[in-house]
Amino acid sequence: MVDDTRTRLVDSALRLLREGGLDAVTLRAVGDLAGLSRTAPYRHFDDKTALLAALAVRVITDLSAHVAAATLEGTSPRDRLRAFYLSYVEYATTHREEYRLVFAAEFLAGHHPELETAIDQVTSALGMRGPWDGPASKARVMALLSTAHGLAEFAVAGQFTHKEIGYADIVDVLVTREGEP
Amino acid sequence: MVDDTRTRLVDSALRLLREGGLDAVTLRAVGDLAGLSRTAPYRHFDDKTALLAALAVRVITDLSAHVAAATLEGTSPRDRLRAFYLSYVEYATTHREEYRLVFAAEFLAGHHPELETAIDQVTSALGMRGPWDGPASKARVMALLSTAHGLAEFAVAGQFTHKEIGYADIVDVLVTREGEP
DNA sequence: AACATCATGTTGACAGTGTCAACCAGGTAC
DNA sequence: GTACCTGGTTGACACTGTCAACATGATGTT
Repeated sequence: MVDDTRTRLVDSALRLLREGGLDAVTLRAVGDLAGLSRTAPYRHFDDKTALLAALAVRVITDLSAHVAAATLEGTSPRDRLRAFYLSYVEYATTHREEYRLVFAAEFLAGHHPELETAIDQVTSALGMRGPWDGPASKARVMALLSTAHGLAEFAVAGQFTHKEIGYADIVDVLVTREGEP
Repeated sequence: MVDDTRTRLVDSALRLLREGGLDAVTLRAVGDLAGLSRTAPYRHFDDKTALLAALAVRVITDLSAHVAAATLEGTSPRDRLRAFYLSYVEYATTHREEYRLVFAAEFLAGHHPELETAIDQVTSALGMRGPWDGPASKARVMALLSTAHGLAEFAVAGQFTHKEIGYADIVDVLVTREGEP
């Protein structure tokens, strides 16, 4: 493999992120954990944010695979929708530091093809094919994704921990969409 | 006023945030802009995060006032819902650094009464009173808020800038909620 | 009136951090 | 055999959050 050390650097960064949060991901620590020196990351990434972007790509890939797999298990369309929401939030809350990184980093602004791959994966898992294609369907997918993301961030921020309602209640509201105010 | 300098420090922090992003908000710069010395903030805030939390409270208060006012202008319930979503996203995109701060800071984890005040304000602006009260209504409000937040963050991250769909299309989907996949 | 206390402010210092410049080894290309 | 690029190192720099020590004025107590 040509870029072995590059992936090893991302490995180290991921481990540091999981164990100590974003603050623990320092270039020196990353190099150290990879068995290299402090400035070694600079031979593989322009910047610290470039390293974090690579890390975010890995997280997104993992997230979309997890969500797509869980969504496929639903039998009815409504079941799949519920599985989509629940698995998304579940992933975010069990990988909270990683999930936070994805949206804290600037990388969402740049163009990353993995993002569209992830969206496609989830789209097909939801069964939105054929008649659902086209821009109208894209808007619907983005609506689902942003809803899931908002829910996940509220959950990660601990907004549902000591409240009388949990995110499962909210998923209920979202899935069985009865009248609005 | 007793705590004049305290609010002046938050003023300085807000201005720095607006002009240079979160990176520009350094304790030294805050003290400097307030006409004080570098460590002056430590006489009014335990921590840098404490200062940022105070700043986040101010942003949230402003955001909820803006959204509540815009929502009240809607005539029909569906109009109000659309106004809610649109004004929320509009505020986030026109104050992107401030909006980012609110969810980047750790302060959402702590208990801040202003948060519930803001939620109440938006709830009443949406006209969710009387029969809508109770935990079922709370879940519905949280569903609305997390959806708006997810949409706002996608918009702030620039996910809709060069795409064939904009966030207005997604609001359409959300407001006129027809069949799911 | 004299004294102690406290809130508010200052400067000095310290450990970390991202980043760059300079240098070094080894493999590849001509 | 020589030039050059890739991947790697150490040294240094400016900047940051934070703390300790010190100043100073107001406040309150006796």
